[in-house]
Amino acid sequence: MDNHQTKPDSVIARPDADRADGSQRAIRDAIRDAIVDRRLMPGTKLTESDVGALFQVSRTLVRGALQALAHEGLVTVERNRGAFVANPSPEEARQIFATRRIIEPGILAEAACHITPAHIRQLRELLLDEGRLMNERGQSARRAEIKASGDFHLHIAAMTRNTVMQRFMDELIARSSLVISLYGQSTVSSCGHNEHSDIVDAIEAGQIDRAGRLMVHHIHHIEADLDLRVRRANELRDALLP
Amino acid sequence: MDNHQTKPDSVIARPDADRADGSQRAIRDAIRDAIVDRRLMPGTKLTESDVGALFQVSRTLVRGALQALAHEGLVTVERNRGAFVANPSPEEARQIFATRRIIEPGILAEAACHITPAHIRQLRELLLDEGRLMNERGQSARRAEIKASGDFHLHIAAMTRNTVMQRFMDELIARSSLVISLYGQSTVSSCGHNEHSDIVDAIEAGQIDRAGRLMVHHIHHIEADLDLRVRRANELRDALLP
DNA sequence: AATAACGAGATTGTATACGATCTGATATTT
DNA sequence: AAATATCAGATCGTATACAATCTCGTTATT
Repeated sequence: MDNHQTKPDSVIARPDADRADGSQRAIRDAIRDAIVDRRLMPGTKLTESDVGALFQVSRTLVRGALQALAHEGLVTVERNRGAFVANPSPEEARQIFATRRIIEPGILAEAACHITPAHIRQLRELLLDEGRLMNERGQSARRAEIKASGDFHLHIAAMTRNTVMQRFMDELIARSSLVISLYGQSTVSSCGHNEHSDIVDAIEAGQIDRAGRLMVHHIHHIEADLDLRVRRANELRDALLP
Repeated sequence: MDNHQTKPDSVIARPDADRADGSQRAIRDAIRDAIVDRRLMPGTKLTESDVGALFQVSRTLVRGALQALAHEGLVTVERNRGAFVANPSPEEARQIFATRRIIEPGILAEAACHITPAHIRQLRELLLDEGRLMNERGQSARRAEIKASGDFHLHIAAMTRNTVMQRFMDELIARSSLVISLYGQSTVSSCGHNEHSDIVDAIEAGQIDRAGRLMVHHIHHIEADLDLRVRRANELRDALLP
């Protein structure tokens, strides 16, 4: 059995994550993880009563969680119709990767200022995990691979020690995962790993500009591996109704 | 009388802004505007009942609006204590501007691809308004000036036609306005206008790299004009209590 | 007099209630 | 038979209710 369940917490513990409460946050994180992990297909209706029954809470908390996820772009809410797992359009997918190409090289440069050998070691360990997952087969390994791939980018963002930037990246990586699981062609997916490795090499060698260029190319390759020409079937409703 | 009230809508009408409803959105926008306009001082308690009474709605909608604002970083919510107008620390202020220095040159480059003479004209008009406000005196003119200065950056972001990026910039500009009103020294503030003009000149001349460098310097200057050494008095509570 | 304990009022957290809107199926009409 | 009208069930939007927690002034204690 291939049970690679990644922990529901973020790569770097968020400053407000240690706070008490947790009921609404728990629901939000659970749904987010389910979306990013493809356990909830895009377009799936998220009925408040159902989710509430599942978590044994009232609709009040569920609504809060869904609104928060809508703010992150992982959920779409339509007035008087309810909340659905987001179904990003090809155009939206392009914008997400365009945004990443704009900010990730800058993040790299900023991270380079604060980087230590321990950080490099940390990244290398991540790459090892990624490599292991790549050689495995199965749905679960695929999910874990997508998540691990995103974690690489999040770890670099965390090195900037800039929590504002980190929040943006959290959102971008989560939405990227959603897009990849929507438009990704199951055939190719392993090209990313070597590129990650090359980026770490460049960072370690102090060649920040080169690392930035590699990063831009890498993000380009991720996008190129998608099939953004066709829309998925469950967008039919959106496509036909104005 | 110097009544420069800018419209509560954003620079570019958001795609979801035309949707119906509006009650919760209206509250959120009203509070956001009040915060950015300095009509609500940082640290001010936002009691749900009071806000609800003000808008003649129940606490339910107010809570939703406050949670959304918390997500944007303009409001801080403490469990069992309530919501307060955010009181960004100097460190947070630095992170906000660091983030802007990372992404705004990229935005400029991206915007340059889609730019038209009409856009340039639009920016020049904005600069004229800015100049008018700069020469006026009074609290209201100051507010309008801060807002107009932010609008310049938002307009450039809007030219990218990238709504993901636009949302990030919306948040960054709003938080910047809050920071400026908190830590800004009332003496200097007029230097920004000429820099805006220089940036437009560089864009028009097709010198995108130069425009990007000017933008980075400009953001640096904005940050340099702040006094981030001391914390404001109304942070006393936060400073003393753990 | 300083400090600790207490309690009333205020405020938040969550659940529930109820009217409004949507959805899908059945009945009705042409 | 096709298209429209109608209606019940489900779901959402908002208000209200009640318990848990906090705030802060008052009182009791050392």
